[in-house]
Order: sequence, then structure tokens, then C-alpha cells
Amino acid sequence: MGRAPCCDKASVKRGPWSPEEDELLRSYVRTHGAVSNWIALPHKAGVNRCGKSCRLRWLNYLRPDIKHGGYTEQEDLVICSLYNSIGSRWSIIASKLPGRTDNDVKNYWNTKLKKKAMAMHNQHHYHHHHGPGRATPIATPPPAPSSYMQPSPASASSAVTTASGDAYSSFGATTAYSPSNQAQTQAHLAHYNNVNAAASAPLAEFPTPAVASSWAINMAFDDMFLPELVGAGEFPSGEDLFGGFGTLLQDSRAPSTLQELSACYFPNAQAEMWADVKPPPPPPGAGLCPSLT
DNA sequence: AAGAACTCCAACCGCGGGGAA
DNA sequence: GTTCCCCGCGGTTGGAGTTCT
Repeated sequence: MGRAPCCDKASVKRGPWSPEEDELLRSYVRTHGAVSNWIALPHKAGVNRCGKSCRLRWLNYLRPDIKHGGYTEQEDLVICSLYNSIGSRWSIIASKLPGRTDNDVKNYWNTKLKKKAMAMHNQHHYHHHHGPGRATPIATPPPAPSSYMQPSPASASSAVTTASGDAYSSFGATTAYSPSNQAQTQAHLAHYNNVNAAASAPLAEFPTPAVASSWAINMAFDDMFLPELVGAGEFPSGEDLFGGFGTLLQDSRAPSTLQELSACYFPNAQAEMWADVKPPPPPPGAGLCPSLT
């Protein structure tokens, strides 16, 4: 026994919306404010459409704050990282991108971003298997700011620790930070600091969006841990955006969450972007990016 | 120039969750 | 506790537009 249809599909119009229909819906919402009953709306607004269709049209197209197209590299990163972290929870991902809708983000991912990620994944694999001498050149990542790389005593991951080439697996290297690789990490840090000391530009506390973007472009997408790249149907509970970091998240001492991690990568993002990703209260002195605070 | 192939995205569909009765 | 109804979500589709051959 199936579910009763929400409306009489035979008697309502379907397909693309006309400007007149858009205006009817827009003016109704403008007059009456937030819609409490979408099923009743078509009759009240004089639109011969299914209520669900009206809701979708409003949410995805007519809302005044909607942005279409023109995704920035920062938004790409947010989408990739959140997709990696939580999967195809488009409404949640879209909620972190002001002006974007779940449908828009989903379409963007399916039509463009996924291909971009796959292309970079393939490029990385070629580079990995054939060596740098034969590989399609992958641009050298820009220097990572030392503050990125400072491991936290209480919690850290390769996402913010290692500074080697693999360290550019910043969105999901699979090896978590551990005390045993701290020395190596510090060596990498020193290397990066030296490199940057030699450079004219001093290390910024965070990369500018442009630097962050190019950095993201150059990072190993292999390490982004995209589920389709690793053949994972579901995300194991211990795996998340930052690879083995998930296990750290399960550690009650570890205060870090996507919010905090994201804040490391997108320091200029609006605070409310991450507002509903609540970290557990950090113990004193603990934190993923203590040097950044 | 024309048809095929591909890309993009608005819209549809069915399902699950949650609140009200 | 159960049923009903609506909302919101994620997956999928259809078709317009664009690029390729």
C-alpha cells in the first residue's frame, strides 16, 4: 500500500515555472511571510502547482538571498571537506555556504567538483606511481604557515602536523599525528620555516584565500579520502574528513571538530558558518590549533 | 551545417522523521 | 501507543544549452 500523493498530479501544472507563477509565489511569500503550510499555499496563492513544487521553487530559486554559480575555491574546499566528512548530507553542507542551496551544491558536486577531485586524484596517482621525474608536473605547494603545522599536545592529526609533501594531504591524510612522528614533524616545520625565511614574504598566520586556494588545488586529492575514491560505501565511524582524525575525535580529550579544523583552514570564514558544529568543551590547554588562538 | 554527444541544472519523486491529533 | 499529515531530504530525471565530430 503506497503513500497517498500529496496532490492530484493530473490537475496541477508541472515542469518549468513561468515568470507569472514565480511572481505569484513571490508576492504571496512577501505578503504573508514564512510559509507554515506549503500544501495549502498553492490554493491561497493562486498557483496551480503542487505544494512541494512551490516549496522547492521558493527554496531553490526565488529566495532573495540565493546565489547561483560562481563558486569560489574556498567554497569548493568546504564542499569537498564536508562531503568527505559527512557524505552526501547536502542540506548540512549547504547550510555552511551562505546563499547556497542543497540542490545547488548537490548539482555542483555531481557535475563539476567531483570530476575536478577525480582528475586531481588521477594526477596524484600518476605522480605517485611514476615518480616526479615522469609525472605530469604537480605544482609545488605554497609554503605552509608554521602555525598550521604545530601539533597540539592533546590532539592533532596529519591534517595539521606534517609538513612534508604528504603533509599536503591536509584534508585527510590517513596517518594521525603521534608523538613518535613529532620529531619528524618538527623537522618539517623547521624546513618550512627556513624556506619561508628565505622567501621575501613573511609567513602569514594563515594563507590568504588565494594562497589557500592554490594550496588546496595542489594538495593530494588522494588524501581527501573521497569515498568513491576508496570504494567505501559508508564512512566508518572512525574515519572522517581528516582521515584517522576520527579516532581522535572519539577521544574525549580531543576537542577538535570540523568546526575547529575548518576554522584553521578558513580563518576568514564567517563564524556563523560553523555555528552549529559544536565542539565538545576543550580542556584547558588543549586544542587542535593552539598556536592559532 | 547538422546531428551526436555531452554538460548542466531545475524539477520531480519517494521516503523517513517528527509533530499533532 | 498509533495513525495521519506535512516537511525536508537525497537520489534521479528530463530537457535546454553547448560542444564536438
